[in-house]
Amino acid sequence: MQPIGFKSHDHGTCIAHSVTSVQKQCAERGLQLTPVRQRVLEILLAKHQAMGAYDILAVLKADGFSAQPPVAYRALDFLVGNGFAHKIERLNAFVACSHPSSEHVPAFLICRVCENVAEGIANLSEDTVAASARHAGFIIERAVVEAEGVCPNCDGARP
Amino acid sequence: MQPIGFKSHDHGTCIAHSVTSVQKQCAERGLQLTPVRQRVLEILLAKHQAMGAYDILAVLKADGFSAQPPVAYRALDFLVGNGFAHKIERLNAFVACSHPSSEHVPAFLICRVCENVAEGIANLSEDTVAASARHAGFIIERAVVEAEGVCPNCDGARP
DNA sequence: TGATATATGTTATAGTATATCATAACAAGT
DNA sequence: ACTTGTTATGATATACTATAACATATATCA
Repeated sequence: MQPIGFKSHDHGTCIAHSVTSVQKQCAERGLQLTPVRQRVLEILLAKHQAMGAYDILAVLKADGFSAQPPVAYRALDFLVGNGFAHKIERLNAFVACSHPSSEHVPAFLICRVCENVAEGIANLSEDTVAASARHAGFIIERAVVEAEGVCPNCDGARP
Repeated sequence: MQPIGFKSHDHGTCIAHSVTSVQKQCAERGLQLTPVRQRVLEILLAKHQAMGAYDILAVLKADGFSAQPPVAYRALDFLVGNGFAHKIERLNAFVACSHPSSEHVPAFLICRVCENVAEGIANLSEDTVAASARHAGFIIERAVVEAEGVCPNCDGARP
C-alpha cells in the first residue's frame, strides 16, 4: 500500500468508498456510526490535509450540529480509537485513515509547504526500534512515525 | 546505542557528563549556553521522564528565574533546535537528548504506566517508510518515532 | 564607540483539550 | 409499566499548551 495524499485521484468516489467501508466495519463490530461521527469522518475525508478539532467544529456548526469542543473531540476519539482516523501529534490535528481495514503503524509524510499529509505504513518490527525495545524489555502497544519534509508538488515550486 | 531510560545508572555523573558535553559542543559551535538554558537542560536531565513546559517553569521559578511561559519555551526552543533535547509530541512534553552528539531520528519508548521515556534511534532509511517516501517523491527532512507501551519495570508490577 | 545581532523581561492572548454534570435514547430484566 | 444499565449528547466552565508583540538588556564585532 502506498501513500495517496500526493497523487490526484477521484476524490468524490474516494470519499464515498471510505464511508461505505467504515459503515460496513461498524456494523460488523457493533459500533455506532452516529450522525456526528459520520459527519466528522466525511469532513476529514474531504481533504488529505490534517484538520484541527476547532476547524472541524466550525464545519459541524455550519451543518447545524452542536458546536461545543467536546462534540468534536468525542467524535474524534471514536474515530481514532477504532482506527478510522489518526491524530497527527506534531500538528495537533486529525486525518482520516487511509488504510482503515488493517492494524498498522501509520507513518505520516507531512509537507511543510502545502501541509498536505500522506499516510504510509511503517514496519518498525524490522527497524532498529524493535531491536531497541526488545533489548530494553519494553512492550510496544502502539506507535506512530511522523516525518516532515517537502512533497513532490511543492518541491521546486516553492522553496 | 541503546535506550538508557529503563536501566538504573549513576544519574549524578550521567547529568554532569551530559552538561559538560553540551557545554563543549556549544563552545565549538558558537552557541550561548546561557544560565536559563543550562538550567533547563539540567532540569530535563534530572529525570528520564518527559516534562511539560509549565513543570519546567515551576522549577525555574523556584530557582529565582523569571517565570513567564516564554522563558521556558525559548530555552526549550534553543535546546530542541540544537539537538540537545527533543519534544515528545504525544505528551506535549520535553526530554533531554540521550545522544546529543549525532544527528539521528529519535525513537521514544514511552511507558504509559510510569511515564518514563527512553530514547532509541530509528533507522527509517531501511524501513518501508523510506520506500514509501521515495515512491511518492517526498523528501523527508526530519522525523520522529513515538511508541507507547509498558516498560520492564512496570510490566508485571502493575497492569 | 557605535552598530548590529542576540538574548531576556513582561503582558496579553491565542489555541488545544478535558472535567463535570445534566439529559436523552434505547435495550433488557422484573 | 417500571426500573436499571449503557451509550451517546448537550452544555458550561476551566485547564493546559503555546505564541505574539513590544520593551529592555547584553554580547559581539567592525
